[in-house]
Amino acid sequence: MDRTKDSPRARYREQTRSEIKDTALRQLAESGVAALALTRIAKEMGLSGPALYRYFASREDLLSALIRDAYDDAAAAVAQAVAQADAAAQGPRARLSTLAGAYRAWAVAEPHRYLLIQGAPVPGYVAPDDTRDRARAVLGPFLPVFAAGEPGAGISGLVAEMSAWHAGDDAVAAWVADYVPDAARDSARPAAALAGAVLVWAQLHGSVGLEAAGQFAGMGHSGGTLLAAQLGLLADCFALS
Amino acid sequence: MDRTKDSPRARYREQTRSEIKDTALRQLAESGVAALALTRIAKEMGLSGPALYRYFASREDLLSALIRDAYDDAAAAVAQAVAQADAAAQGPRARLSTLAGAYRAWAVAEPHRYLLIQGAPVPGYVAPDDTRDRARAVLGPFLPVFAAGEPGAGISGLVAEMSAWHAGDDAVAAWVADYVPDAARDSARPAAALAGAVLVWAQLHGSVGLEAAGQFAGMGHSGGTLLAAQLGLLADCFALS
DNA sequence: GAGGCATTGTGATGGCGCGTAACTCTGGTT
DNA sequence: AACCAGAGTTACGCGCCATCACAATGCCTC
Repeated sequence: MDRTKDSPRARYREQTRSEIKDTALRQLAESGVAALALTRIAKEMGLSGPALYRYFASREDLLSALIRDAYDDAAAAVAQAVAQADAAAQGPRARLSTLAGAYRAWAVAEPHRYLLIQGAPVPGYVAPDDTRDRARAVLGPFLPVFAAGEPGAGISGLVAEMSAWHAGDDAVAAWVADYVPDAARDSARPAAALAGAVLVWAQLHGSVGLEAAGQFAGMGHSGGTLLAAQLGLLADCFALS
Repeated sequence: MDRTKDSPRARYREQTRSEIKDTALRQLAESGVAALALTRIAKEMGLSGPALYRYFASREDLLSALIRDAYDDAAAAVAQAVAQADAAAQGPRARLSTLAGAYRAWAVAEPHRYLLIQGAPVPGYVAPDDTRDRARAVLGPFLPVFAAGEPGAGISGLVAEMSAWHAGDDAVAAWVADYVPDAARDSARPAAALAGAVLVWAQLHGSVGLEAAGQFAGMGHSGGTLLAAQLGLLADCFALS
């Protein structure tokens, strides 16, 4: 009973789940999330419709799995950029560019998956803790970048809110502590780091989201230039070197 | 035949179309775009399903109408903010805040409609000219704000791209000329105005989009503070007074 | 003002997708 | 070797999109 995890049954099951997700991603890329249909996935795999329900409880369940994977993938892309930045001993400003560039590159390479995680949920939607944590894993590497900066006077209102948030939410404090180990040294560090992370999140969502959604088609600029411009503003505000 | 526009028939038709759209908006607000169903609208109105097809060719067609209305509404909200800023003789910086604030206020008041116009279209999507023009009507009022500023060195790359775009796309040139009549005076003005507009578009999409999608739920900041911080960066970059 | 006809609405129909239920069969488990 | 959990199948009900053929209403023209 302990070995169920490794049993042939379990292995086969996991492989089938994976194949289903692959097929789903293909349909997603080809026709968008609206066209993703369990029935069509089954047909494409040579199965009958209801068979898929052995692996995913519902269409919603499959989408959740795809969303989780997408977050993990995005986080991996950013994490790899961190390693790259470390290797090159980049300063905060260059590091910001490297991390954000990796995020954008991932999003542009797989726009449908990006839209999946930044898309519009149903009205009464609240992100499950699970998803919230994954999102924080993506943005975490940005925290130390801004912890090294000095937020300008123009964003003092945001910094104040971040400070209160950090003080009142243990999960957030733990998140910051995880990525900025020496944050406790100076009580202003966490607020600065959070303010930067939230700002860069909004910046990224702005330029990358528009680009992934195809809104720049036929326009006279590249998403990269726009993002670079935005990051420049942000880096200046934090006086990053 | 000439008077068909004002005939009783046409009036009744237009009223029914409007009622359908109202019902659709209610469903949209309650259950999200995915749950919007012609059948349910019909039932709610006391009609039979196929009757609606006399008024909208398809579900897609209805959605397009809603999207057009939403753009027009957003544009009207910004336009009204312009009048307000004019009345108060606001300078560029305060004007930017007023316009962006109006945009955000509209989006937050009707998040489902905002998501409709900034949401993720299908992969092979290209915005119809019609929609493109309406989007430009929303952003147009921002053009003169930035035409009055001096773009900082950090965004010179973007400005250069905007300059080329302005030179190569007549529709864009006309758009700029429409909102910044004296742009022709100085050839650098259009590029600055466009760069500002694109940047503010991305900023707005970033902070307002996240807020409308409910991503800030449980987080320690308000969308207004975040937006204000972003606008501050932008205004500084353009040295707005 | 009377008939013609465009416009509006209806039920019937087909197709598709979600999700459930009852059943069969295979192969891992014991 | 026997058992049975799990994979897969067909059949089914439901809701929705969209089309068709047909009936009724009432505007518009003559």
